Amino acid sequence: MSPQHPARRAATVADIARVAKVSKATAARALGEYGQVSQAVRDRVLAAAEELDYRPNALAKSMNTGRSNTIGVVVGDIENPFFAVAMRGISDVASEAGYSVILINSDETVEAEEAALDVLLDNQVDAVIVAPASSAHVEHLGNAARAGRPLVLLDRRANGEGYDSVTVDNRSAARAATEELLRHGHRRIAFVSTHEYPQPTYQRGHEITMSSVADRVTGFLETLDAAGIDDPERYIQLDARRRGVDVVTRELLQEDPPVTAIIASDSLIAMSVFSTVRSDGLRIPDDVSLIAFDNPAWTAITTPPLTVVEQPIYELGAAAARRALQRVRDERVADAALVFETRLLSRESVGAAPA
Amino acid sequence: MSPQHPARRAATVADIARVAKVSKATAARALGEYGQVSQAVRDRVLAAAEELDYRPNALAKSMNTGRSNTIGVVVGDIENPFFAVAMRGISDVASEAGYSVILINSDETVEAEEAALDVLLDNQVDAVIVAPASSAHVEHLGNAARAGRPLVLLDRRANGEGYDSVTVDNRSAARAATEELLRHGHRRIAFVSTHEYPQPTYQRGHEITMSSVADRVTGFLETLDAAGIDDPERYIQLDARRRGVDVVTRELLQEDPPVTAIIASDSLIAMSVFSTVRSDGLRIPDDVSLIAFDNPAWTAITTPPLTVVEQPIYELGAAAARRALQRVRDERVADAALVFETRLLSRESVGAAPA
DNA sequence: CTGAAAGCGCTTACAG
DNA sequence: CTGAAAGCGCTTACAG
Repeated sequence: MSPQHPARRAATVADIARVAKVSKATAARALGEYGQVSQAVRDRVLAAAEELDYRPNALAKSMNTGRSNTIGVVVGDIENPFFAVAMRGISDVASEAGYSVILINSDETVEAEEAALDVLLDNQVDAVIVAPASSAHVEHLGNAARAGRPLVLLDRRANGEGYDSVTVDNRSAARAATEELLRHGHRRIAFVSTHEYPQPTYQRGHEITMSSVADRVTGFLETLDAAGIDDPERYIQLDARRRGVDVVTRELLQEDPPVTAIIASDSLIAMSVFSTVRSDGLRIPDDVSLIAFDNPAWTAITTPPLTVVEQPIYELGAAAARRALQRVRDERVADAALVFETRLLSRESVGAAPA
Repeated sequence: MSPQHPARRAATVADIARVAKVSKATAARALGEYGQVSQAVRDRVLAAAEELDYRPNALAKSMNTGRSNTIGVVVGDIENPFFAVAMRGISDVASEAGYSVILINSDETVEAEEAALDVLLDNQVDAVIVAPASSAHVEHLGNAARAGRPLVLLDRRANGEGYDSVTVDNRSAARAATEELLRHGHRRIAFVSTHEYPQPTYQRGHEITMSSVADRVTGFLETLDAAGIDDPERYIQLDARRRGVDVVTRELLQEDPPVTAIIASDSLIAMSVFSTVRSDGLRIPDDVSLIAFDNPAWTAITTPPLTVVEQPIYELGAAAARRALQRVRDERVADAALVFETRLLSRESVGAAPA
C-alpha cells in the first residue's frame, strides 16, 4: 500500500468550516477566492485547509457553475504525428487558459466518433474539437449544439451549416504540388491517399467524404486539366491502406507507360512510397519524383530529402482551441471557417521527368 | 448560431420523471440501468428521455458514486513520438474499459508536473499515470496517494517506495548497444542525451534524475569498464538540448582522437546526430557508427538505415493503463515494477571502427 | 463581511 | 417494483 496516509475520507468544505469555526459559505468563499472574506477569517480557513490537506472537488464546483473547464478532443489517431502535433497546439492553448483536455481516438470511424462525442458531452466538456472521420455522416455532430456546447472542426469540414472549422487550404496546396511537378515536365502524376473510398477506382464527381482529401483531389485535377492532361483522374488512388500503399505504388510504377511522379497525401504514405520505390531498385528523383504532404523532421534527412507541402499543424490545433474557448465565453459569435495557408518546400525529391 | 435547438436548459432526471409520471428515483433507475424497474415503466421513461433529448450528467453521477471513470495522464510532450505511441496504448486500454483520459504535458518540468497532478486530482480522476520529469523531486507524487488515487509511473521510476511503475530494462538495453559497438572494434563511444543535467560534464557517481537515462548510463559504463576502456565517462554528453545536439555532436567528432560511434538516447537526438554527421561530410557507418534508442518507421528508410534499440512503447502505455485500472478496482494489491525487455535491431549504421 | 437555506443532477438507503 | 428523503461537495442568491 501507499506510504502516505491511508487516505480516509477526503476533507470537504464542511470539514474546513467546522475546524475554522465559520459557515460553509464563508469557508467556500475563502477557499474558492470569490466573494468577500475578511483577512482574519481567510487566514483561519486557509490554515484549516492546510491542516486537513484540503483539495477542492472540481466536479462539485462544475455542477454549480455549469462550467467544467474542460475541452474534449476527438482525433483519428494520436499516434499519427499530424494529430500529435495538433494536440500539442490544442493542449498549450487550453492549459494557458486553465482548461484541461480529454482526448479520444476515433480510428477514423464514425461509430467511434459518435461514441466519443457522447462520452465528452456527458462529461460536460465546455467545448469539443473534432477532426470528423466523414464530412457526410455528421448527424451526431449536431449533438454538441443540442447540448449547448460549441464544436470546432479540426483539419476537415463537414457538410451542412453551423460549424466552426479550422483547416488548411488543401486545394491550393495540391495545386502548388501538382504545378511543381508539371514544371519539371511530368505528365503522368499520381495522387495517393489512404482515405477509405467505397469504389475500386476514383470517378470524377463522386463524393470523397474527407474534405481535406476531396480538396486536394480538386486542386490536383483542375491543375492537370488546365495543363491539358487527358483523363488525369486515372492516377488517383484512394483507399490505399486496404490494398497496401506498397502494392498501390508498385502498380503505379508498372503501368505502361508508368507514372513518373507521386504526390503522397500524408507523411506515412510518403514513407511507404519512398521505401517501396527504392526497394524496387528505382531512384528518386531520377526514375520517379515524390512530393509529400506534411513536413516531419525525418523528411529532411532522407536521401534525397523530400520536397513537401508544409502545413502549420501546431497552429491549426492552437487556433481550434482558441476558437473553442472564444465560443465558450461568447456564444453569439458567427460561425467561421479559418483557413491557413500551406507552403511548398522544395528539396530534392522532384526532378525532371524521365524521357 | 447553431442550426439545432437553441439549447435551452438540458433535460434532467427530474424532467424525465415528470413527463413519464414516475418518481425521480424510478426514472433514474431506468435511465441508469440499475436497480429494478418494470418493463412498462422503463419504456415510458425511455420514451420520455428520447422526447426530451435527455443526456446524463456524468459529473452528477460521479459525485454520488465517487467514480469519475476518468484517468489522468501527464507526459513530457505529446508531440514526442514516444509519448504519442504510449498515449495510444493508454487510450486504447482505457476506452476498452469505459474510461476517458485527460492528458497534460509537463514539458519535462517538475513545476508543470505538480500543477498537472493537482488539476487531475481536483478533477477526481480515478487514477493517474505519470512519466515523472525527475526521480528526485517527487513530493508531489505523494498527493495522489494522499488523495486516495492510484498512481502508476510510466517509463521512469522515482526515488522512494510505494510506486507502481512500468518501464523498460534500460540498463541491459544500453549494454546491448554498447556491446554491439565494441564488437565492431569501437573504443571511443559517446552517449548523448538531452536530459537536463546541472554540471557541465558528467561525473561518475553524480545522480542523474531521470531513471531511464541513469540506467542507460549505468549499462553503458559497466560495459565499457568490463572491456577495459579507460575513463569511459568522458564521452557521456547529457543536457545536449541546451548546447544543441549538433554542437555536441560536432565536438565529439572533433576530439583528438575523435569518437567513432555514438549512441543517441532517443530518436529525436538520433535525427540531429545523423544530419550533423552528414552535413559535416562524414559517412555513416564508415566514419562514425550510430545506434538510436527507439524505432520510429523513418529509421528504416534513411541511408543507411539505422541500427536501433526497439522499445515496446505501445505496450508500455497499455500496461500502465491496465495496472492503473487494476488498482482502481482493488486497492490492496502490492506495488509492482513491471519491466519490459528491449531488442537491438541491427541495420546498417554500425560498421567497423575506422583505423 | 458572514450565515442559513436552497440547489446543481444524480444515487443511495429505507420504506412500503 | 416504486417513491420520499437525504446526500455527494460545492455555489448562489438572500438576509442580516
